[in-house]
Amino acid sequence: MVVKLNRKELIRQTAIQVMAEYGYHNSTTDKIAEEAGIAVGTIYNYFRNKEQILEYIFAVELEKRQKAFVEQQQSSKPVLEKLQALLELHFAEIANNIAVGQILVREQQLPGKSEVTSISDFLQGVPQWIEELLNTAIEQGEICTCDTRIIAAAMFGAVQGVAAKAVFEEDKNIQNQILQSAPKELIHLFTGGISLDR
Amino acid sequence: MVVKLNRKELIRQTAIQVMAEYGYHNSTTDKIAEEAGIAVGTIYNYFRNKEQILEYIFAVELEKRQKAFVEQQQSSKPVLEKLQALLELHFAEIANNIAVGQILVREQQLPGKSEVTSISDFLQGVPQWIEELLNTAIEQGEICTCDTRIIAAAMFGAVQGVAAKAVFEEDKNIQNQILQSAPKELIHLFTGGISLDR
Amino acid sequence: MVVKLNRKELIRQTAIQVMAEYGYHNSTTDKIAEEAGIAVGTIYNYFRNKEQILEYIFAVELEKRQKAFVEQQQSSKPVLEKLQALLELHFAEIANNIAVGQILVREQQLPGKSEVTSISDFLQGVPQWIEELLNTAIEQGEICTCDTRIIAAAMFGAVQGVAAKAVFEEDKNIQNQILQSAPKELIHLFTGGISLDR
Amino acid sequence: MVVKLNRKELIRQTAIQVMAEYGYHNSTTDKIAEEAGIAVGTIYNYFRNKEQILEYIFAVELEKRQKAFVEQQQSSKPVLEKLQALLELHFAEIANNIAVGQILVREQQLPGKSEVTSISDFLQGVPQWIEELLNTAIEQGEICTCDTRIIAAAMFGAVQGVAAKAVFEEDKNIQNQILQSAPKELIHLFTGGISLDR
DNA sequence: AATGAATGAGCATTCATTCAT
DNA sequence: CATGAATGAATGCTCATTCAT
Repeated sequence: MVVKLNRKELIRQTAIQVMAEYGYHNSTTDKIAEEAGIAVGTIYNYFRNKEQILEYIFAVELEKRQKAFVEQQQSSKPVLEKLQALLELHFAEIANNIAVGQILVREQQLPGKSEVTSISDFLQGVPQWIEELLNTAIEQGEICTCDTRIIAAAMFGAVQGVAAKAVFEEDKNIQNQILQSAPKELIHLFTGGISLDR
Repeated sequence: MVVKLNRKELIRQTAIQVMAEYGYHNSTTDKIAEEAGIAVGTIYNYFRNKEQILEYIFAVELEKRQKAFVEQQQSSKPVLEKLQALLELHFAEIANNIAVGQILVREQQLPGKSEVTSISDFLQGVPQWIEELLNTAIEQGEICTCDTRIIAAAMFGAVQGVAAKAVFEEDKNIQNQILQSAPKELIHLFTGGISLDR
Repeated sequence: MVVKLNRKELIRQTAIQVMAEYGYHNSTTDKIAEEAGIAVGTIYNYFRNKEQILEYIFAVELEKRQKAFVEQQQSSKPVLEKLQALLELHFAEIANNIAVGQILVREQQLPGKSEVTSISDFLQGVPQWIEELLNTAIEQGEICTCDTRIIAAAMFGAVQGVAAKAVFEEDKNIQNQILQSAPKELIHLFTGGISLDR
Repeated sequence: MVVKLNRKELIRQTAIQVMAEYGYHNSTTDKIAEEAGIAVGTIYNYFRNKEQILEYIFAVELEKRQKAFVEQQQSSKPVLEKLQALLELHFAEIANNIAVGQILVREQQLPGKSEVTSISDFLQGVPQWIEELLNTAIEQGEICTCDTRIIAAAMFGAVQGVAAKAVFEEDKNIQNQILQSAPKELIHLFTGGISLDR
């Protein structure tokens, strides 16, 4: 079954491939249009400018995670299980589209001080969800008290670090292995650290 | 006492400020020259091209860490203490120059597939040092066995995450606080995780 | 009747004027664009780079001569008549566009060791045509044997020399006179030299 | 015996090599200085600017020819013998320094409309000497009447053409052969043309 | 005279964006 | 909506020339 993509979706998916390969700054609108088999002008019927394409890419990914986050928040699981569920979703999504993972991991550079909000939403918002989760966990006596602001930043960074390790791994087998074991390894690290005496 | 900087050092320090503010891609050689109070051409007496300035910035920072890493490796401390010493150096350096921290944290994007080796040395090499430390620690029975490849990537990411949190924190007090407590918090997380029952 | 030139042709003709006036190296793409009444960027929609404009100028002129050369080769005239026909075409073309003549005569300097093939095709290829003609003529007993390699080079140089004399002559009347009599004078020189006793 | 060159001569000879290899426009003063083993600044103690180096190169070559021309003029030889003597000198000089030949042949492009007089002296003056010789020859009944202006331009061009053929010939044996036979071949061509019935 | 670091005007080229068709 | 030729501001880099030492 061939799914006919609407134009905006076609552009998003093409841009992901192109930007993953060349990076945002080395990706031209001409290249994206060419790869998508459309005219440059068409891009501008769906996006105000090049930046907004990246914005949209992040927005879509962010929304997936947000939806999952809200779902998890509504459940009554222990916090760490919620976190694990989110990590599983995250790495599954990346496994499903390595290119999008490369973008999430590399395009830290907010282009200018512009209207690209979903990138900063991602880079700053996601840690805040984690912080929120951690605070709840502390309240509920699930975890020890700690500087949740820092720990949340560390956890987010750790996730990004493992994702980066995976998406830039050239050996596809190793890549898959990392992506599969990442959630458990991370939860393990977060939970009990690496000490012998746990 | 005014320290007369040699040109290359002047350019490096100016570029750090400019690139931290605008990002590598939005920093022009003209802007760097202007800020440094020199002519554009002078930059090219010391750097082959713009990319090489960023390369040099990373190289200098990398060397500081490498020197510290080698020193620590030669000592007989427990691995986790070595790691803590390195984190302390890292965050102290960042505290000393926030701008350089912003660059280390944001410029993940290797410009092109070019000769910028010290950026990839930093992004790939540093995790390998950590991996090396972890492997030694496992051999010496200091920590539990784990997938050091993944855990090293996670740790490096965590450090970058906390650094990012700090360097983009606008409140200088909070920033300092994060930078000061970062090493201990991270070691704490790495060591015992966040579980209650540690 | 205003002939609407397509862009590539417009650029070629404008570049001929500009390069004839300033020389290739002192002609800027900005100047060419300005004179053509288009934007610089437009040039690059039709030419890969500045060099390729010159390349194209030579290619067009070369093709005219080549076409004529092939036509002449197919006829059964004596070689010297073929040569004269070619000279007549050549000088008529120059008379028709002095600027192009200036370029053909002055831009001996292949810009770099680059892809500019039609310049060397012109500077090396045309003498080879002449050599070919001479060899045929010798075979057919039309002319005496001689070192055709050298004589061809000399003849090509002589043509270039007379063309140079004409195109840089400021007096338009004299210029026209030279261009008109050039073919016959050259053929005369080539045929019988300047001796009294011919 | 090592001849210690004075600075100006050193620069001239180095510039000949560099400009022959890269062409005037692609030869940098830095490169010339480096090859000469001196500082860039030193060049400017002997030449007002880069252009003046080329000017001087032509001036030196021009003077050699001029001296020979004057000498020949003072003799009572038939004009064609004078011409042959001059051609022999010319090609001998080129054989002696191929690089200088390449420059004489390629740098037709007067850099700007500047003070470089010896290039135009060479390109316009030498044909005038020839014209002068031809006029004398006609007066003395040595040669037939002809448009000496055109024939002189043609002869000069022929000489340049053969020189070009020689100096860009890669096979050194062929090169030498051309340079040796050039004067006679040219005189032969000029005298009797290439007709059978001479 | 010799040096060579510093200069900065100058230029080729790119590429996001527009808009007439 | 789709197109893609045209645009031109922006920018990295070069290199002839200067001048303090």
